[in-house]
Amino acid sequence: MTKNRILSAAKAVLESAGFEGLTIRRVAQRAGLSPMALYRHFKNKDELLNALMQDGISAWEAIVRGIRAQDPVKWLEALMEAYLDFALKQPHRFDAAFFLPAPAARQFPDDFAAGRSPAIALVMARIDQAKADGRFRDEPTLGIAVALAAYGQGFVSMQRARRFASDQQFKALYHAAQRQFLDSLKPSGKSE
Amino acid sequence: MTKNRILSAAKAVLESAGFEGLTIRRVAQRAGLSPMALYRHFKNKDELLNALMQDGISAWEAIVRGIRAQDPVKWLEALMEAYLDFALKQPHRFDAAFFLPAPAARQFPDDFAAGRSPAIALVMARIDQAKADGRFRDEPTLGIAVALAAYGQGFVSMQRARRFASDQQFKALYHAAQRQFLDSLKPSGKSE
DNA sequence: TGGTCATGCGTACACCGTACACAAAAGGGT
DNA sequence: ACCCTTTTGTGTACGGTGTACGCATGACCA
Repeated sequence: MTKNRILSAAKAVLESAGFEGLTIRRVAQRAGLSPMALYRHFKNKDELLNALMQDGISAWEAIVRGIRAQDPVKWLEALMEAYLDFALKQPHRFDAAFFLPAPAARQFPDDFAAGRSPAIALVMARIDQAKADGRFRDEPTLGIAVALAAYGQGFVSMQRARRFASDQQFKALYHAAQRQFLDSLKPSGKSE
Repeated sequence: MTKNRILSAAKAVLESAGFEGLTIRRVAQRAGLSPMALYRHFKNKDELLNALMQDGISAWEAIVRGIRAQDPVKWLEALMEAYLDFALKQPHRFDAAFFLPAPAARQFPDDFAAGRSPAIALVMARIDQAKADGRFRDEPTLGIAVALAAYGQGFVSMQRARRFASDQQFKALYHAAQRQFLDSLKPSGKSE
């Protein structure tokens, strides 16, 4: 389908030129179409961006599904590592997934609580598991999941805004916060 | 100075039209100048945005300096409340302060650790105080400060990306995370 | 064959940031 | 008072953007 060709072209342009360089004309050329042809398949640029967001989210969900760790806490550690990796290795795709305004649905807490976001559902399942195993305190699962998401998004947002002197500093502080966060979920006074 | 008049015009345009509507032509008109006159005072649009960032940061620092709570933990609670308020009541100014890419300096950890950011310096002083009073565990102060910043920025970033169904949900989850975060800093097994 | 509908294209418009050349004004030294 | 230099403002123009509109082309079905 032509629509998919356009989407592939858009992904390619985004990857090579970023959001600044993502223009209708450029995408059209890459897809071998005239600029206006694109509008037969997407109502406007926002709708194209929307499709890119969906693509980014799918990519992220595939990553989350691919995490193999058995232990729930280790799984969550791997999750945060994968998140960092996604943000640094595929920055534009990451931004499409996490920073573009959602048009509808995909909103906390309802849609996520209802399992409409597979990735969050997986995360919440692991949190529940850790709680059942006595590894986490009995905080609300959704609250933990949201806090985790905010943590990650906050760090990346600060990195995007050039708030860290280097990627090394960014990673170091991210990891420190990750450790502190997961530790804080343990039952009082307990350590492994 | 004309430069200040332009800056005021830019702030007014930003407030009423957002970043989307912030154009050179519009700012110039608001300042009673021709568009090109503006370039005598700012090298380009980025430099103007930079000035807006500085303005937003100053506003935030004034807010932080205005927090009156004595108790360091209560002070930090008030800080997070003020942060939320700033983000919701002056969204564009907030975004200028926290989301625009920093051009240089103003970067973790060096510039903040060196006291080059008054707001963070104040925050770190309160964290140190809480640690000295035995109210916080002995985690690295800078790490706590960065985590706090990331937390807030993450929540606001998610709200900007329309990840919350409503401002009520946003506030509720923000407050829950805030409580959980501050609790997690207490010495093991202790509660007030 | 003819008619209908989806798809693509060329042109055009309003807007954007800003380079360039020029005009006006504002000091400053004699 | 004069001239000269530097600063400040302006008008025009260029290449870029998203996209409205009308027309051409093709596919498909009666």
